[in-house]
Amino acid sequence: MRTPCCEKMGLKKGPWTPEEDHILISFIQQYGHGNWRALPKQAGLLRCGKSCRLRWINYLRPDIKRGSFSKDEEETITKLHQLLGNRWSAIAAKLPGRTDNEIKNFWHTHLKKKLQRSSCSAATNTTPIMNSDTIYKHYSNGLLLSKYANIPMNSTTVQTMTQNISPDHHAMVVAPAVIQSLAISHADQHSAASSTAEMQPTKDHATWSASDVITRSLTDGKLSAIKSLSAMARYPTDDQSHLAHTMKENDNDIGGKKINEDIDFWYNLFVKSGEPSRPS
DNA sequence: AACCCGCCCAACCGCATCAAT
DNA sequence: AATTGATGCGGTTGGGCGGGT
Repeated sequence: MRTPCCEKMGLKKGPWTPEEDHILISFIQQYGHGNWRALPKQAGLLRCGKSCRLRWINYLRPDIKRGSFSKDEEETITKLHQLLGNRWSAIAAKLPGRTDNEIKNFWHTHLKKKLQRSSCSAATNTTPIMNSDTIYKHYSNGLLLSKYANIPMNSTTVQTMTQNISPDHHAMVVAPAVIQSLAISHADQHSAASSTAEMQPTKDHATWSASDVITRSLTDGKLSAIKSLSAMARYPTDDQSHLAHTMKENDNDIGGKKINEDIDFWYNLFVKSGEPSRPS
C-alpha cells in the first residue's frame, strides 16, 4: 500500500532552510536524482522524496526562470488556458523556465481576476468569448456529427447539439470553420490510430458529466467518449446512466492516443489560426 | 504601535498513472 | 492479470508579508 508523503515519524515538513537547499543541490549535482524515494536518505535529509522532488522542480532547478511574468508569457498562459483548461504541466511545457506550480499560482492570483474583469466588460457588449469549454464542445460536436451521426456541420447543427449537451450561454457561440475542419481531420487520425489499441477506463463512468466526456475525448483521444456523447446527444437530456452504459460498451473496441499529441494539436492549431475567435 | 485583513506563493495532500515484478 | 512502488499532476492550505485603519 502507498505510504502518504511525510507520514512517517521524524520527517520534517514545512519551509525549506538554506542548509537543506544546499544539501539537496549538492547531492543532485553530484549524483543526479534517479530515485526520489531513496534520495533524502542518501543525501542525509529529513524529508520525504516527494518533498525533495517538489523543492527541486519548483525552486532549485538551475533552469528556473525567476521574476515576474512578461506580457508575452501572460498572453501565452491565457491562450493556453483557454485551450487546455487547468492542465498546468502542459502549459508549463510551452513556457521554458516556468513551473506548473508557478503558472498555477500566477493564474489564480492574477490572470483569473484579470480575465474576470475583462469578461464582465465583454458581457456588457454582449459578445461572448469562446472559452475552453466551448472549444471542447465544438470539437466534440464536430467529431460526432461528422463521423457518427452523418449530419453535415453548420452553425445551426452545432448550436443545437451543444444546447442538448449543456445548455449554458457559452454554447451559443458558433465555431470557426477552421476549428471544425481541423477537428474532423484530427478525428480521422484518431480513428485510424486507435482501431487496434486497447482502452482501460480510469474513472467510474457513471460519475462522468458531459463535460468530463468531452474533456476526456480531448485529453486521451479515446473515441469511446465521443461515441458516448453522440449517443447521449440523441436524447433530450444529459442521461448519465445511459451515458455510463454507452461508455462501457464502447470501451471494448476503441483505443487510446498520447495526451501530448492532443495538446500539440491544439497548440499548433491556435498558433495557425491566431486565437480563439469571437463571432462577428 | 498594534491590529486586522487580504494577497501571494511555497509546500502539502490525495489521487491518477506509469513501470516493474 | 494483479499487485506494488515510484512519479506526476492538480487542488488546496497556511504562513509570511504588506497595506490600511
